[in-house]
Amino acid sequence: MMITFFDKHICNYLDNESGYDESDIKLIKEKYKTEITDDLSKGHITTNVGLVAGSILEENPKNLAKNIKSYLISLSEIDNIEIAGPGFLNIFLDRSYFANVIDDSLKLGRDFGSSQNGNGKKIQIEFVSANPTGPLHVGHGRGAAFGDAIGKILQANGYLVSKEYYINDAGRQIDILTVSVLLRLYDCFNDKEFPDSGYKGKYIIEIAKELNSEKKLSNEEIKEIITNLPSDSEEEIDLLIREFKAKDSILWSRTKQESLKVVLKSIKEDLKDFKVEFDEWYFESSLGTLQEKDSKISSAIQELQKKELAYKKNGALWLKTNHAGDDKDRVLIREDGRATYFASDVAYHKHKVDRGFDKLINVWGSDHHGYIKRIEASLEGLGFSKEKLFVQLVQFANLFQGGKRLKMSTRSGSFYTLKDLIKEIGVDAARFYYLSKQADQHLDFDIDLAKSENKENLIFYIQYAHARISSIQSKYLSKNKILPKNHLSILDGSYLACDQLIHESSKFPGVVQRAADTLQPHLIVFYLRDLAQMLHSFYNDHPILKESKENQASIIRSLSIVQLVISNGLNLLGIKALDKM
RNA sequence: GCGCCCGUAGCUCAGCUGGAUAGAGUACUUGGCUACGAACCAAGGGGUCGGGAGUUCGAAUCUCUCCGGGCGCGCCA
Repeated sequence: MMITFFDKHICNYLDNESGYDESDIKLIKEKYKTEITDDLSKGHITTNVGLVAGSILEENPKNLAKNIKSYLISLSEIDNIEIAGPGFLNIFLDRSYFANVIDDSLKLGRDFGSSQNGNGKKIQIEFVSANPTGPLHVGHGRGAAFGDAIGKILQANGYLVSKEYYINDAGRQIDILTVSVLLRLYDCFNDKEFPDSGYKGKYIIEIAKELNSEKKLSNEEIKEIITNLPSDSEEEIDLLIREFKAKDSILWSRTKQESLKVVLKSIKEDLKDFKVEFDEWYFESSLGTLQEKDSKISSAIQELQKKELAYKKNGALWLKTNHAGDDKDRVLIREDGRATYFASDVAYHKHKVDRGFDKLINVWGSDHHGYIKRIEASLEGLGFSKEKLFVQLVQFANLFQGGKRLKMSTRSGSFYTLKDLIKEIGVDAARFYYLSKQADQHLDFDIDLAKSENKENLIFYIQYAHARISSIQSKYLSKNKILPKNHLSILDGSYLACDQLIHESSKFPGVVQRAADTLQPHLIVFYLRDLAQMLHSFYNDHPILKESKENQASIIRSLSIVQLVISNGLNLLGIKALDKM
């Protein structure tokens, strides 16, 4: 790639020709940037090395730029260098090197945009990890699309990625699920009598039907249980759990198992339909219990105790997290001896590190941001660097339809499911819009927009660009046997109209790189929009098939790069490019 | 009260590891099909980048402060 080529020469100049202090050179090298220009009027490649050096050495940047220019100008790769603005060096490539982009990218094909910068480092991405207590809703969809996309992007950058779903199958949520299903199994009261603390969604009724269990309790016994419940919903649900467990423990555990199985199956199906695949499904229950001496959860806690980071207070076991910037210490084991969710999570994260990942990425709903510090504290407490963990927060998505915001309530069971969304607008549009904004910002998801067929709908606009290229290729093929193998009129500079398209396409690997470094798939979205815009504009202005044979070949080859970039770019977002629409 | 995120054109948003005139879409006013997909393209007006201060040759971008909005602060998960 030309940028690294020039960086090498610039560093060469700094080291051997400039006569600057070694420490200054080091600073300059750290700070300066070489980039592809946003516009051909600024040449092909630009660097601010003169400006950076000027500020560090307190000298006139333009003079420094001139020196560097005279060093570089003799390179055969360079046609011209302009010193512009306050001291930028704008490099105009020799035509044949500029045209190289075409051969290079087309040769790489599907690999164009990929790199080995990740160097095979092992990264684990944990995402979705929704409680297996009901179907995935549109909020989970955003995390799913995001986690999957950064997985693909990191993979394309040479990382070894493992995608994992953590299943909270051990906590109280599952008990609540079980109670809810059991109540529906004993279908002897109406909806209004259904306890507030249970899950009311229709899917609970479905599970109860599928269970087909023998009922051991009489309707009277059930009625007795649900009358005179405490008014506090927490106490209510706890009481229900105790009652059901006590009255029929076999039915309880069977129902629990079956409910989990059914819910998990539907979650897996939804994700599969959404084209999100996981390498690992990690059960919280596999961490074991506190009663087992050498379970993962026990040994994690023992280690923290040994290091005197966990201490007893008021009958509970607390973890010191203050040192890591958390505002207070956190409970690991409750007064009544049960472990908290946090304790499981500590053990889980310890096990993640133990599995040898170089980097852990957690994709969490932004409502969990208060949780980050304590997990970091626990990792440090266990002797790991907190830098190993990166938590990417994902904000909620608000759905809009007909200009109105769709209200969602998980409690009452009336929510827009991911399945519904996919049915409504399709997988590709859904993934695209989830990814069209930075993850940690609120997203207004307009269902009508995602279905519309005009340029306001970006996914449509981008796909249209791809389809147009496919279409012109087949027109070309109807008169020619194969797609062109060369682009002579671009090479000799007699046809320049495609330059901007080629130039823009050449930015793609850099965009992918930045998307990986910053974990921001939306950079790809906006880049593709700009590229598509350029394509449409070109297409509109140039009657391609009326051009000379040489020009046609050059154009078709240039468009093929654009097509390749759109296809590869969408692919990184988990979307398939269309040849027809 | 403390913590995190956000505030850019009327509206929806890019741009934020500091860089060359702040960009799209939409809306509004216009123009372009006897051309390969007009599902498109082009032109025009529209901005104290929430306010203020600081760092810098240079700030939408970094720091501080204030204002406004969202979220989180459990021996819940």
